[in-house]
Amino acid sequence: MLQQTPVARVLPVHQAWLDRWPSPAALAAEASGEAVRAWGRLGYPRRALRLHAAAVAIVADHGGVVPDSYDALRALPGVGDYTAAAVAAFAYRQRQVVLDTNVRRVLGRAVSGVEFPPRSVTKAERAVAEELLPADPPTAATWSVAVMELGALVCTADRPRCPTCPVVDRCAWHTAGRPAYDGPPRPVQTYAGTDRQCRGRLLAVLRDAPGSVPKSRLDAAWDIADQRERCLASLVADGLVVATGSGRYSLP
DNA sequence: CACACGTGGAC
DNA sequence: TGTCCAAGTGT
Repeated sequence: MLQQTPVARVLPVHQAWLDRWPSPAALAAEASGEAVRAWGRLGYPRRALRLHAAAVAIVADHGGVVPDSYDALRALPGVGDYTAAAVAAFAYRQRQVVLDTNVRRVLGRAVSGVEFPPRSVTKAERAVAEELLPADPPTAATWSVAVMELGALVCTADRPRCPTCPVVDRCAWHTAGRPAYDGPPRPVQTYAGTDRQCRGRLLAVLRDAPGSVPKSRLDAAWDIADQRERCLASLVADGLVVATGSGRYSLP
């Protein structure tokens, strides 16, 4: 849920989710559409589908227990490099290089002296993170969560709280006078009128309906017919929507 | 490697 | 008001 979504927005959904599905087996026993519905408006609903698929895989391949090896975690749907490392480190106290946007920003500033890290993870970043990671596994795990929290709470993207930072005296960026970011501009992420917005509107209709809906309900949710049809087809292809016959649609 | 993929709060 | 973007992943 936290992949590209602010913590504050995740918290209530996360709590309700665990109340309803306290184990991978509980989630795996549900229809995937229920996961999409419970996902609500967190965004990127394919994550809900992947989380459900991960629960199914955990039951099928790991006896219902979230695996503890990086490789097994990494093989689960929706679990990439960051999430596999984070679960192995935070849940199982392993020594893993956890490189999320917070850690990258902290190391970028403290070590490299730049306000923001590169667009994508570089080998140099990974080398710096590995170099700093303590050798002892549980100590490394604590280090990882600490650096991440430092980025989330103190070394924030905007308005960093340098006066309260425990490593301000050793921060290359602060020492250099907090120079402004001068790298390439980040591409603007348009949204209004995109397929993304159209898909979101269509899925919202199905999420808020108890069962299936006639296609006329979807037609009413987006004006541009060809875009609407393309998006509906892509939602079906993604497994987020199913055609139930007689021109009706529902969550899977 | 670039791009698609949702959403809503902050300024 | 429009712009930015937040504990990334898959293709």
